[in-house]
Amino acid sequence: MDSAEINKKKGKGRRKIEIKRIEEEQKRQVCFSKRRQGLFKKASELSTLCGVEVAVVVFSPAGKPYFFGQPSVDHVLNHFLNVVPNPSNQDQPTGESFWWDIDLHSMGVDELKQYEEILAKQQSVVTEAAQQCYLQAPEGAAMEQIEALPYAYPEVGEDDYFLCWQQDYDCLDIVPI
Amino acid sequence: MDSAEINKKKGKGRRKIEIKRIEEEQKRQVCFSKRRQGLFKKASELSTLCGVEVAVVVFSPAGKPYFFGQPSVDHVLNHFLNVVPNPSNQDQPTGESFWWDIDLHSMGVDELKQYEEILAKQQSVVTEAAQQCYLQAPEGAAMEQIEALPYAYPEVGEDDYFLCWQQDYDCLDIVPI
DNA sequence: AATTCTATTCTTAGAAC
DNA sequence: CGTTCTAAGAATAGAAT
Repeated sequence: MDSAEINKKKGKGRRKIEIKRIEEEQKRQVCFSKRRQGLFKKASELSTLCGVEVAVVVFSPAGKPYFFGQPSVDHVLNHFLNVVPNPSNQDQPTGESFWWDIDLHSMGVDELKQYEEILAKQQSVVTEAAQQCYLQAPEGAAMEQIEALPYAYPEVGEDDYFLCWQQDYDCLDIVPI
Repeated sequence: MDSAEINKKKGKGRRKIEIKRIEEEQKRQVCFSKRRQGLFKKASELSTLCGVEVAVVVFSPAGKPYFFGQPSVDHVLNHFLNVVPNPSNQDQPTGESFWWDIDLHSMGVDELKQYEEILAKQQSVVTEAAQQCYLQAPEGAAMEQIEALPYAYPEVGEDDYFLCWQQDYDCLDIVPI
């Protein structure tokens, strides 16, 4: 009996699995570990091959965040500037005054830690806004497909779009213009 | 000659490729389209199989955003609250006053569109912070591996961590506590 | 820009450490 | 938690639509 046969008897080799929640904790953990790596690798390859920016955030079952991102790192602080709308300018009719004028150098550990929480929450915002898009973007075209495919319509594929508060649904949405 | 042989002559079938930027535009576009779908599918499967939150953001070469996210959508607006530090409370010594008290209902299209840009920029923030972590987390352990593997150490794998301004490097970093 | 077809390459389930 | 081994299963390059 050669090694291939032995391995076969031992049960090695990939088995087809259904894409649904893995209930056994140990098994789920191993799967998470492997597939998270696979996802990051795919993201990295996409970024390198096509020269595009990619960000992936995964929260483990324990809430532990795993990140992957690829634009080259230049000056992160610049990205903190002119990002958040300034409420003290609300009197002014223009909606163009955005800012994020925070001095990271002067912040203590506690404040910096809160910034870390901000990032995590911002991720949730984007994640859920995207999910909202995923649910509402199809324009009623193929709701059956949405139910059939867990990842159907995950994209914002319109030429232009904007964030919009959908009063009918009491939720935020990304809709094409 | 059977169809398999014909296909072989035609050049069908996957070829091994080097993971580096694809220069031919047409080819790169096709690769982007296919691999983006693959990435979203992998993200979806990871989320379903392991019951975890996953967010993926890809900016196409033209700057068009493609999103995928999977926590179930509840109330996105809640995630906008208590997220950003309030500068008008800077006098107060506590660093705990965070807010994001913006009334989306009262905003016009232009302002909402700016919000859309905020989300995109926030993505860059997380992306680059994560990248910073990727570059600095290894604690000098295996810099060779980082150079060898394009996706080495993409994770924030410590038990706890915080955002920190690294004066020596003049950049933001995520470091374990 | 997205899809189809298919041979080939790549990923990963299961078992064990 | 992470990794290793290996074969079965899945993803995809290239060409064409």
